[in-house]
Amino acid sequence: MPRGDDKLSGQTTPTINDVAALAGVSKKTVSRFINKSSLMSDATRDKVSRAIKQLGYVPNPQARALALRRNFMIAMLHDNPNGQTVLNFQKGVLAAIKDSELALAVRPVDRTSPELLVEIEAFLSMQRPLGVLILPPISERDDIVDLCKRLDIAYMRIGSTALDDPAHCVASNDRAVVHELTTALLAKGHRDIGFVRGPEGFRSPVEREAGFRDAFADSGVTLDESLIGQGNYRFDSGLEAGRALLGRKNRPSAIFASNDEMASGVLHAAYSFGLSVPDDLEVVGFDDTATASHVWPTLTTVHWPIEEMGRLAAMKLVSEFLGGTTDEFDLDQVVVDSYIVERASARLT
Amino acid sequence: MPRGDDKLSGQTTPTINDVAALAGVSKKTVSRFINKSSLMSDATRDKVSRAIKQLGYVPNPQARALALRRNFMIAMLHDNPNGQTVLNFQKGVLAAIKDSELALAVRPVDRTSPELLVEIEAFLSMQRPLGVLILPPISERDDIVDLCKRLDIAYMRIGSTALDDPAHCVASNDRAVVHELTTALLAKGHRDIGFVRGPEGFRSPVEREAGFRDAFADSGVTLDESLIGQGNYRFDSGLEAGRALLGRKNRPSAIFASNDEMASGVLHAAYSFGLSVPDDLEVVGFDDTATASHVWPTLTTVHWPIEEMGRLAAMKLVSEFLGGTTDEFDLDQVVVDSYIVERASARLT
DNA sequence: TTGTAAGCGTTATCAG
DNA sequence: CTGATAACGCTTACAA
Repeated sequence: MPRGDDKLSGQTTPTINDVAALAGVSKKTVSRFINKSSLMSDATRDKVSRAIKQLGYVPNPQARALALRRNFMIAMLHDNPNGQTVLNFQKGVLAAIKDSELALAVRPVDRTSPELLVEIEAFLSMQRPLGVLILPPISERDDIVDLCKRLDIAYMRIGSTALDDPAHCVASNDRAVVHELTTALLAKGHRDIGFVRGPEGFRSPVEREAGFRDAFADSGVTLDESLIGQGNYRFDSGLEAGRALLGRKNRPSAIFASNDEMASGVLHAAYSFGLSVPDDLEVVGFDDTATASHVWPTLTTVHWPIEEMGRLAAMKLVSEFLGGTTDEFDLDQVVVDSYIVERASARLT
Repeated sequence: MPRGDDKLSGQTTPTINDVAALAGVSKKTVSRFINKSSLMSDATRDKVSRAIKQLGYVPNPQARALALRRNFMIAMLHDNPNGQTVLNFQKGVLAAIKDSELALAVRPVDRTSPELLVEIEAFLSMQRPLGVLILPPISERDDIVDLCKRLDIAYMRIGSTALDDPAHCVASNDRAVVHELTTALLAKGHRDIGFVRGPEGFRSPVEREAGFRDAFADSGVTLDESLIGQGNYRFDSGLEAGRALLGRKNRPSAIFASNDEMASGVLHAAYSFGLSVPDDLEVVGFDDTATASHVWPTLTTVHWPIEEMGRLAAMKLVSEFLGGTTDEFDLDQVVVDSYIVERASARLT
């Protein structure tokens, strides 16, 4: 019983040998067809193609993996506190590889672990994925990227700004869109706008804050530094920063929280002060996760195109392995635009 | 250059042959050690173990996959509209396989697609995972399970009630805990309690509604059928059902929404009627997703132990491949208990 | 343009 | 209990 016989039906899964025999060519020729080699006569190509169709042959990824020293999967590496973000990104990636033979392996890591690099190396050299998608914030770490290079594994870094050359990153334009939203608040007449910053040590909080400051500078309005509070992207930190800002004598008339979860905390802070949103206070967030439309009032926020970024990143990463279908999109595209979503917590018009 | 030489360092990744040579045994013996065969003398076992440690040898999963016709990964099959649920489950699974050599492949499917089974078969026979974790609601489908059996792939069904024999399922006790929570509302004096049902055609909504009805029956209170509204587990349906219930002449004094997202919709409905929660209306949900603590007021709900279920399911699924570490938990455990989480939207004491 | 032979790194068979 | 030998299904030299 040499090959993968099907227990119940007695059918045998066709292998490259069966195809070769039926087409009357060598297995190497079939292999060439599978790998889309250009060195084939149209006649043979046709014969092989017909035989494959007739047998319903599907190349065995495990065998290819062994021969090619490369598994037919892509990996998602992340240490992201926000589940919704990871999930939305994952959705985009899966959409991109839906019709391919690729699998998606998800690998959460702990960025605070001293074993981080060792663990990632173990994972990568074990699974040997075709490529790795690295999510923020660990996408900012050069040591992880160096590891990928050393292991000769393709990688794609995701970030709030371009973190690498166009072949290796996908980014959103956080700074520009925060600038836009802040400018809209200023144009409405707000002068005392609070800002809740994200965690220190990462890039996206820096970008978002920079956009906020840019808007003040460009509008010629002086920014009151004491209205900038520190958060860490979690709900509780938004609640706390919101309480601090709203407890001041001259409380702000609007608060920009640099993500939705903190914005949701700010809403709770407003309630605890008996303030009505948006009448007494306008609140805006960033991300447009499910939270944004489930809080009361619904949150005016920035749609962070994380799903679309996942799709683009996966496309770029695997394009070389899927030759052909790459025409639909631009391999050099790096930035996926964010946009403002106006809901109830702040009216912009 | 026969083997996997490391480009930069010139080091060579050790293979089973290197181990065999160093230990002075045949590769088959090393293979026996790797596969934890009991047919080995302690002396050889020791020699091999030492050689492996010395070389830092790690078996190549691709080669094993080819020989064993089985990939070293487990797959998660789902068509779940709730991202948070999928993600929490995933967290549990990853915790279970964290220290193993296994990868987790995520596979969302479309249960409404006529190609569903074909697609799943293509995926499974391609990737040949060690096992499949099937999430609700598709875990209820026997055709998918039959497919797994035919392909000889281990499976584990997740559900709101035991869907299979103990070796093949993990379940929560939705009916019992809804009974408990409803009883608590009745004990507080509520008589007109609205209920927002989940989508038709699935098991968990049936279980949750049954628990609700049980409580009325056991408490000897007559249930007003017109207070039972239909939802579909989405926010909007909760909003709509909530509006319908609250627009009645004799509006309910409490509403049990069968998941948090719909409960959140009910809260919005209450606001739109100018009702204050929990003073004018008490609201409870089910799931205890992040939403529950981010809405205002925070939601009294049932903690659905989806993460723990993921952990248990993965443990049970892979226990046979990871011999040894299985002592810590009970392989026959099926039910993971849910429990009530009291927050602000309903006070139970 | 095509085919032959020799791997890829592991496990199964079956004899010792 | 151990080991030679032949798979597993595909790809990469290297010829032809």
